[in-house]
Amino acid sequence: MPTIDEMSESLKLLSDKTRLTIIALLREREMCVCDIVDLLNTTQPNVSQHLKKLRTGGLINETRRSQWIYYSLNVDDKPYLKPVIDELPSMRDQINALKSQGCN
Amino acid sequence: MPTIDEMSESLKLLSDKTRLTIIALLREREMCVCDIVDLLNTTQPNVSQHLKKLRTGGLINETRRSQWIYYSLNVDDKPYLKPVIDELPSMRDQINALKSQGCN
DNA sequence: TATTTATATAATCATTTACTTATATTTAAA
DNA sequence: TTTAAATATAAGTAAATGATTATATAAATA
Repeated sequence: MPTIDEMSESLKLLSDKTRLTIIALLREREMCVCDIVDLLNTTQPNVSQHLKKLRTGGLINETRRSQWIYYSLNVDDKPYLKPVIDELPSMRDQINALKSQGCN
Repeated sequence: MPTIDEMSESLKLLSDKTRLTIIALLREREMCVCDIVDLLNTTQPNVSQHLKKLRTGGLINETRRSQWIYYSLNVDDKPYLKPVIDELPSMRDQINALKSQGCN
């Protein structure tokens, strides 16, 4: 049972539009930073900083594969967030439009 | 189906500790401002301003009964928030400790 | 009708936050 | 072993945010 502080911290992470969009993207599949940068309308450092917050807050996992760092959702320990994430609009179309399906 | 913007706005309202505590209180029962002020460790204007945000954001209802204004949860149109609210720690003990059960 | 009680609003301030630009780091490849 | 690509970090800035203090409004009561 999470405390109010823990819950508000998770909710704050989800309350930013950019981060919430990243979560919506990662719901479809894991992604490297450059995928996310391509899909979002912002800069690479901005994405990196948001990913760091999500990672520190425990909402996503990070794993390096050669030069790419892949991020994936990690919310199984916060079941109360599942319906929120499930309700996010689908990003499938945007993801499918990703040139060459994966960074370079 | 809410947009990312709508969802992030609702989540931002829930992401503040004071507001999240107010939501936890209102989950037990409707309350007037002075009840909430008594239960929270902050000032009346601060509570009023948070209530205004929650009201404007559509998460609570307001109804005046003579000199008191009662606030109550209004989240039935956002079912994805229900598990979040259900997960909030119980405030029953604090509410029961409220001197004389209702303001004055 | 003057006073008290409940609540809202306004103004101000300090902190936090998201973003940008510039630079560093790490890995792969030429 | 230099270069390029992917990502992170740092520094700076503007805007948003939460809290406080002071004041206004509205309803009830003396």
